[in-house]
Amino acid sequence: MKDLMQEEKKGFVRKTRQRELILKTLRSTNSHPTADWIYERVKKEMPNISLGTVYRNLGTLREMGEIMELNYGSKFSRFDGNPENHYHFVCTKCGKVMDVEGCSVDREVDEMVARENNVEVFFHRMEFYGLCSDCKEK
Amino acid sequence: MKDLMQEEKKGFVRKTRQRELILKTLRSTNSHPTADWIYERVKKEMPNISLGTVYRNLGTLREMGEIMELNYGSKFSRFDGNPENHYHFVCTKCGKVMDVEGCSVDREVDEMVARENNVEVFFHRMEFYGLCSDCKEK
DNA sequence: ATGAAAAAGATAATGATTACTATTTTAAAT
DNA sequence: ATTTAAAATAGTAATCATTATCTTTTTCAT
Repeated sequence: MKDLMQEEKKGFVRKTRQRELILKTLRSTNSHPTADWIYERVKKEMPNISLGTVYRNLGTLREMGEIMELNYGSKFSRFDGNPENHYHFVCTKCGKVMDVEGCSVDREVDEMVARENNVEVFFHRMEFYGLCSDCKEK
Repeated sequence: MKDLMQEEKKGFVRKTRQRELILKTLRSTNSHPTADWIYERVKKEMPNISLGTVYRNLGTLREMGEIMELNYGSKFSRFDGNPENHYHFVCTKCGKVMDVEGCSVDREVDEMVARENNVEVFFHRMEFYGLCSDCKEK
């Protein structure tokens, strides 16, 4: 019987070795890597994996809420294995992306924005731009 | 004499009809348009303008601090004719980008982040994600 | 007005991401 | 354990926003 299950998003997500390796790899770094970086890394352990598979699974993992996709500067996406919402710092010189410490997410800001702009707010993001510790030395 | 002027960025920026029209067009809307939207709009007044010229000038205007380039969702850039730093709301359903009212930029947050993370902060950005007034009706 | 530098216009190239397709794998039902 | 249909993979081609290239035109200081 075509029942309730059919109401789900798009069928059903199966567990695969590829996706598990991709997630493990992304979770093992805090460098906010690109899809290509992950591909190169994962290929060492699973040489036949396809770049398309990496992209497809990063998309799936994002939809599952397991990871975040970041778009600073438009050229290409970066991925963050930490799905909890947190802020980022982007170095305008070397392009490095880091997690920001010591800045708490203020949930009531969302409510204020929702009220003032007649919208519904799910979450917000915040990025700080400047020179990272390495680049500001020079 | 090759003098101080040579120290400048990249020579010297000349005034062109094309760039002025592009800036005027961008300043005349608050819809945060894409490069292609601007191109189509500008073409009505200057039919021979090239898409490359639009991109080149949007880049120049950004470097001049006259406009902002926004990258939410990675697919393509949007441009904002308001160069003063302000926050944005992105509708996760229809993709519309709006300015956020009633949320003041807290400059001391930058200082805190700089202190806690040993970086230099020039500015920050903030984006709220959710449903716009149109989309939340349905 | 003149000339060198800068920008435009037209078009090709780039490159990250997505789409396509035949084959393989997963996992539920037998 | 075997079967089977759906889902995912590998490999490759296609997409498309953005850049680069190159020749001609325009700008602007002299």
